[in-house]
Amino acid sequence: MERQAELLKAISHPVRLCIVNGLLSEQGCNVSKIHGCLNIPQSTVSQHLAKLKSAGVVEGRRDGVEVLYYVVNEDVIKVINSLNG
Amino acid sequence: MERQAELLKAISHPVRLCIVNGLLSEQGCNVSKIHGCLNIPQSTVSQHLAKLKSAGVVEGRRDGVEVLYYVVNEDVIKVINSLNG
DNA sequence: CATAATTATTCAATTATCGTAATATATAGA
DNA sequence: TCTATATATTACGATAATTGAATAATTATG
Repeated sequence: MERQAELLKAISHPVRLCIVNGLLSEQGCNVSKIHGCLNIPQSTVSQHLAKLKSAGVVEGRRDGVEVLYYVVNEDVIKVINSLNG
Repeated sequence: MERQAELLKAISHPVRLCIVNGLLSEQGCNVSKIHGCLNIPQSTVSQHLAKLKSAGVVEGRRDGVEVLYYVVNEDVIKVINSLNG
């Protein structure tokens, strides 16, 4: 239950929820793209991604200069789907 | 999306998630019962309930001296079910 | 090696959240 | 009205979250 609360907390911020939604609709998004989409500073995006990562919501794979992020948590996917479907 | 984030935030606290789970498994719970179950101060319970209420997650109906709380938000129910089912 | 592009980290300031104690309010019954 | 029970509100200190600017780190390329 603590674990579930932690997961929900990680995605209960407008920017992070938006990021996760975006990552789900377009697998493997890099930071610049998110930065461009949301029109917020790059460091802010990186910090939100770091939070999602430390909560186990996303993982990043480096591809050259870029880092592609993916949603890796099944519970989060379920939650997002239950809200959108 | 802001709205969804607000809902998620409301239930992304261990105590509040526990309260909501409890309210779903036993419709119409009063504050004392929650207070007794969770073993935390009554004012803390009331404050968490107030937060859930202001986020539109629960509603309370007074029955004499007691106030019975119910989960009234469909999205929240979906989210909880997706996590537990 | 120098540079450009991408991403991560650090820092400081502001704001929000949490928990608890104390107090207030509301209701029922003697 | 007085009292007891149940719930709500307030106040406050401690801790955590958020943001943007500046800077650092990483990688590819000339």
